[in-house]
Amino acid sequence: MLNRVVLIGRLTKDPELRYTPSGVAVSTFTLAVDRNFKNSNGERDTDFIPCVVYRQQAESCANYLSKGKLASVDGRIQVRSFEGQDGQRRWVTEVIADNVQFLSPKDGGNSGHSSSAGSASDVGTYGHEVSLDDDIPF
Amino acid sequence: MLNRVVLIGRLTKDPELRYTPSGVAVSTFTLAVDRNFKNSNGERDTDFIPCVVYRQQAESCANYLSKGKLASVDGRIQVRSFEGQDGQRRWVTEVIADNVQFLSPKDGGNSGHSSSAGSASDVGTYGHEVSLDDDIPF
Amino acid sequence: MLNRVVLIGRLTKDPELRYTPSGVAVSTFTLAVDRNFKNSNGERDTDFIPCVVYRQQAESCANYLSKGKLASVDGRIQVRSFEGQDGQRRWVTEVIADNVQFLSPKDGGNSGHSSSAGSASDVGTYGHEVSLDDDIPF
Amino acid sequence: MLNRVVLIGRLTKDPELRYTPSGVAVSTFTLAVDRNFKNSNGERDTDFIPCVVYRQQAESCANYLSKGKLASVDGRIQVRSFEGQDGQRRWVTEVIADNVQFLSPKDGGNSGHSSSAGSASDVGTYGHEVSLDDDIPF
DNA sequence: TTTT
DNA sequence: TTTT
Repeated sequence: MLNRVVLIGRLTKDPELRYTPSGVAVSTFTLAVDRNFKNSNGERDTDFIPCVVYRQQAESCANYLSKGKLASVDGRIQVRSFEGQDGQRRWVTEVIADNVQFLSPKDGGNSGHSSSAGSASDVGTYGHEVSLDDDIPF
Repeated sequence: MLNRVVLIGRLTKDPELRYTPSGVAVSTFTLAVDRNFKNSNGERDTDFIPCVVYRQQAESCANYLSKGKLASVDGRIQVRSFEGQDGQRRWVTEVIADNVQFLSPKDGGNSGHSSSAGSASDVGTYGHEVSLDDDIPF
Repeated sequence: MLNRVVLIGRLTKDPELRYTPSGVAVSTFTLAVDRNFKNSNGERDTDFIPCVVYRQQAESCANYLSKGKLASVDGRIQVRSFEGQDGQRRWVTEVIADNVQFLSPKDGGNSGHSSSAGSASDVGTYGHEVSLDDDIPF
Repeated sequence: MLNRVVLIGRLTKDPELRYTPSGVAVSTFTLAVDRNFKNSNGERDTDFIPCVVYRQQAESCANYLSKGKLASVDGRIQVRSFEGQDGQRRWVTEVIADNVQFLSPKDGGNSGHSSSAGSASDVGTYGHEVSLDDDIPF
């Protein structure tokens, strides 16, 4: 079936980088995505959407993204259930990123020129490859 | 900013239809969306994703969708916060549909022919119009 | 950069299946996608959008899709330039599919029950893997 | 049916602004969208995708976008047929934008701070409203 | 007809 | 060159 998400927003904090027991890099961050219309009070609401990136792109995100930076995430919605501290079953919804793009110009020292945007998968060839031997929880 | 979602899945139950205090129709249902890959146990996991539709399309959904039917939802992710029964702040994530398509053939009596797919916005002209005078919570 | 397309429509003809010189399967078909609104004459226009699928999914499409069947395509827009018969440079725009879903129920003999929808990547594990050694033109 | 496109890329030239006979603003530009993987020569190909925006957003685009600027387009694929100069029927494929986002920081004089990204629909409330009385060719 |  |  089909499950596709595209977001553009700003990081609410620096990304967090962890590793799974088998050594796979996992980066998590929240995107603040402003709505394109105003609410009944004339304000523009914002959705705060948790995102998860794996492997090589996780490390690029940790290196090149930081609080306030603009990024796009192309991925899918994942709903995960977990045990709350009160023993109740609860759900988290996250966007699992296939591809992250860095949309803020790199702040090139104080000279300021050369401000191209980049990609979390620039280092490799194609960001979609999936190895099969590890403990990624999906 | 950008926030776009496209899902295809099956309804886990019949849609629920309510009305806001000012009389706007709201339909809610959950889509079961199978993942396109298998987990480490060789099974195909499923994401259960709550969806919300407003107005005319809400009524079409209530009329034409039911448990097990295949549908697509084109919309955006919305994260809403609410007070839990234990006084704790919690979050719900839903997909607010701009457009719902009915993908299961209409089961045309027992004759069985004429099985076209339909749309929640077939009744009107364009499903995107937004009236401004009411209490929709976004 | 980002380039994402999702379509749902009906095949205008049976898919065509070819092979590249190095033996990679390539399936092509056109999706008729009805617009969700009416034109100034009160008719619903249709966009006819050429789609291309590679590898294992190409063979599934050739096996399971046919004229009039409902399918979704998740992929990207590709613009290819070619020499016209009059020596002029011209452009073709196609959607290169990462994933194709079969949305028409399988017509199960004459008994008619068991009508689940399927996927062009059901055979394998994940439809995104890209081998590196061949002559796919992109 | 469903027809959704999301693109992020750079304008190859300044946008062009025209008006329909009935006075509706129409802006057109081409987005250069780099692919996320390299071709067999180790180069990153680019797709050049023509985009069309109507009404208020057309005027915002003409005011705030220019050659080389980064933008996202959320819309749908449209295939239009026309008579070639040799009398042959030919097709153009364009992306009709529902929403355009300006992703390059506004170059704020020479002081350089305050570099937020903006939207082609910032001026109004919601970029989707469709008036019904005019000659837009779709 | 192509952008960084 | 177009599908229900």
